Amino acid sequence: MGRVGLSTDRLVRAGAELADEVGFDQVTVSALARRFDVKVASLYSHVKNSDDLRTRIAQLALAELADRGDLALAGRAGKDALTALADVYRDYAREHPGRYAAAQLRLDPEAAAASAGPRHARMTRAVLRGYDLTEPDQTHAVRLLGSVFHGYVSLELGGGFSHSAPDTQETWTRILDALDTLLRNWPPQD
Amino acid sequence: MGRVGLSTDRLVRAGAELADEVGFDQVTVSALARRFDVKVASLYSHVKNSDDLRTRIAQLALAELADRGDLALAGRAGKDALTALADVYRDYAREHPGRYAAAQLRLDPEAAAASAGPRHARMTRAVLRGYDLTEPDQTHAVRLLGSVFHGYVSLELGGGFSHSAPDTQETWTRILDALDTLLRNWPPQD
DNA sequence: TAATTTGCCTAAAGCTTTTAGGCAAACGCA
DNA sequence: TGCGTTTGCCTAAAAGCTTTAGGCAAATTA
Repeated sequence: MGRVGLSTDRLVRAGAELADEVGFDQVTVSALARRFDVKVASLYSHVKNSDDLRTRIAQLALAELADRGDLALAGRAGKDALTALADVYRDYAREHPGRYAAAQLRLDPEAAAASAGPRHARMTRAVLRGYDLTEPDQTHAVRLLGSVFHGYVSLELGGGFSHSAPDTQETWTRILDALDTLLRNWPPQD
Repeated sequence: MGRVGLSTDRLVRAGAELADEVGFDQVTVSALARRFDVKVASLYSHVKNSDDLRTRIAQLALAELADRGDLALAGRAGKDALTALADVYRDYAREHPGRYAAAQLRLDPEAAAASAGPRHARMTRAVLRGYDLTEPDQTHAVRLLGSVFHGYVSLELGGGFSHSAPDTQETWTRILDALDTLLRNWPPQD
């Protein structure tokens, strides 16, 4: 019974893959041990507990998403940047549904601070530099974009838009058009 | 050891309360049995299994939400209807976070059909009657509203907007203003 | 009141989580 | 190269959740 070469990193990456295959809430220390053909207790040297494992997967997903966002935003501005960032979220969720679900995990303050969460807020603000908004409207707009991206992606992923009619790609395009229009003509207070 | 008077209905309602208190994913057959001071196995006469219990809680939440929506929409149109429906979702989520989480549960086709899901789609379409949209734009708009409502509420609930600055009520108001403006000036294709 | 249904029980098996303690492989250094 | 230390995976065990099977007594019905 030689050593398999476990490490926190390998466990977290395997956990992320597992999440994509069977769903984030089916990610369990036991299932992960099975996947490495190792006894369950062995994982507890690398991961504090089940919660720690899930938190780390969430942080991995947030970081991967932020990396993709940075790449997508490089050299883009205005509507181009808006759709690029929006597509990052949507594509990531479709490619990695389990990881995307993980990214939604409510993190406690320390874990949140150590995560890529703040990078996401910065990316959205970067998109808004292409529009003419000042505080506090900029913050309102950051929240609106976050809501639409997250809301659309999670409804689409959950099958909320199933009975096709117009396909979801067309809706997505039209929604981004609409957001662009809205941001260029943000209604004044009152 | 007399009878406690369990029934599927009482279990589901108690499960919904439990969800609001400890979170939907902490709702367990065991916890529910404890709450009724009854042995776990006793619940299995009233509920098929853990999944069945959760599905029923989800259906309860969807129905309650739809009931509130119907009340809120009665006699309202246009922006008035828009904000009334939006507030239904937001208020419900704040009053009943566990039930709101339950309402997000992915239901299998039969359970979904038996749920109040379709009523929600109808309510959103009813709001849009106050605006001048024809198909397929109306469907795009239904999806946009669903995304914003769900996205905003779940981000706010999850603490995604924590570091205040402008408070979330103000953002919510401004977002609804913005949506109203957008729906009255829906950008044409291309 | 007798017969039937129903409600909650005990028992038991299987799975997940988590801790404690042990042995041997790998590593680090003289 | 050999020795000591660290590290990785193990066995063992306790505790909690899920689910099924079968039993007895209370409630319902005739």
